[in-house]
Amino acid sequence: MAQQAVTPQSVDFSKWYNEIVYKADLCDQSPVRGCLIIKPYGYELWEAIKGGLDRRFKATGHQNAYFPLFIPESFLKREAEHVEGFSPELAVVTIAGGKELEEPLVVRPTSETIIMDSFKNWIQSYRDLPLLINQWANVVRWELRTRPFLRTTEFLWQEGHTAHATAEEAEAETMQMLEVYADFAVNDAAIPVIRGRKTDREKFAGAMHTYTIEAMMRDKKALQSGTSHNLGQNFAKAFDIKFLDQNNESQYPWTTSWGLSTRMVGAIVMTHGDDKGLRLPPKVAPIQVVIVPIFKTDDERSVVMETVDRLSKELSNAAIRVHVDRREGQSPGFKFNDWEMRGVPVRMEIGPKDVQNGSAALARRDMPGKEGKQFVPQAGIVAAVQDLLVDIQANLLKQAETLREENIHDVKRYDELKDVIEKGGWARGWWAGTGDDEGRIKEETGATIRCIPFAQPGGKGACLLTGKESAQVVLFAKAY
RNA sequence: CGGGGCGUAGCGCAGUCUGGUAGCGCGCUUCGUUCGGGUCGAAGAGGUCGUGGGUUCAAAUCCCGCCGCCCCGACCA
Repeated sequence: MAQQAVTPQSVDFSKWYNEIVYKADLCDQSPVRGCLIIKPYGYELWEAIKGGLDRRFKATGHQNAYFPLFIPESFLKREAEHVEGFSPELAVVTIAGGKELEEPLVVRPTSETIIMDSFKNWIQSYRDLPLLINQWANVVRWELRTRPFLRTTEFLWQEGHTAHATAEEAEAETMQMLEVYADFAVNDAAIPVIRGRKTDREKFAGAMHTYTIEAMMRDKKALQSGTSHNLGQNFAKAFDIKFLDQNNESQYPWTTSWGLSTRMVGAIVMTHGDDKGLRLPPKVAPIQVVIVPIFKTDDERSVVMETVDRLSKELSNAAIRVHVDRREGQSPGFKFNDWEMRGVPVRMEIGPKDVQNGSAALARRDMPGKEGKQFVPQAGIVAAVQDLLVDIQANLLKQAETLREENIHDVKRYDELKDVIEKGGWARGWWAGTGDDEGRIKEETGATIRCIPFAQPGGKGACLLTGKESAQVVLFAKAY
């Protein structure tokens, strides 16, 4: 159960994060190095994320399927860049059933290869395209340094895999799914994101292009929150997937893949959380309204609970996720703090005075103390709560947008970039450097190019590092 | 993989230097009290001191090995 104070963000953000994920009851430490136990409250948050995404995937014509956890080692090796990118972090099964396996099995770090192997069988004709598949799964990447939700050895995600008849269609799919992620992030998770393309240095192993949504956490570091890859014909060729087009000519299809993981839970925590705990956007909050009953005597208890039960039912009938805190050992004050730690957007207090006055106290998590507390009539409680939830959702997004706008700075020269990065912020500037130049900047400042934003100012400018004329601006930031 | 730190009750720690029958705070259980912003009190439960060996009359404590975890650096959703 949540308890006591947490290290303030201003003192040590990293420590704040590490404490809060446990205190808010999202997760537990695992006996296995680098792995994470996701507790019911944290898993409900993930389920809300899943729900929001899955609905959007279906709406854009995708179907869910499931492929094996184990992948023959040889599959990984078929695409040169892919195997090079992943081999350092693979877990490999060499013994099973008490015997050494003839061919080792890799625990999937991602499923392109095993899915392409199926696509080879499923795709014969242009009539089989586009093929639009998604899977919800766990994957394993043997990470050296891990953090709850942000980077763990095993994590949950979805991975979409599609195949198309033309390069244009594949590119459109890649962009569409990035837009789906952005729409979810902004409208459900209340996380403003910047859409853009990764540089070659940062792109997915085996991809032609990688697109990303980048979000700013409250410590001003960047978090890649979802990615979408245009794989070109790389995997189709490596797996010999071919189809006959309308002219009866054999063609390689164009494939894409896109993923979003439990890292999104960390993104929500770090985008909205404050020193009192989580602040969950209503659309993804497992509990949207918690009711804390207040009474002294048994007589008071029975009338208070009667009102509590009635209001609770009204709210849940209106599809509001409501929870009544019936615990008896704890004082109301304790419960207030406890639910604030868990980030419940709205707290309703019902006491003897409310029973008498036909009122209810509503406190909103996004505004501290008295400022966020109001008394409303019990009649019309559903509408009042609904309005409040909408307002909180919008306010969290606005606060995150404000923070981000205040901390993105345009820079013209390298020393300006260094200054911005050192103070904590994102640096945006013209760029014509090479991959090696990026590497040098990372070494010297810790910052990397997060993306080449789709939203470009237009025109041309002098590269902040080389001075060469460039037509694109990029975003530099320290990242998780 | 390199550098540093730590393994003692569910959690956080003291005890280790100087060997002598294991302690504190929080949490937990029961009872009472309190209840509109983290109530208070009483009585309880709970530990192979990470692990294997060695020294000793006696080891959480000294010696050797092993395992695990955390932090800091190079790689990553």
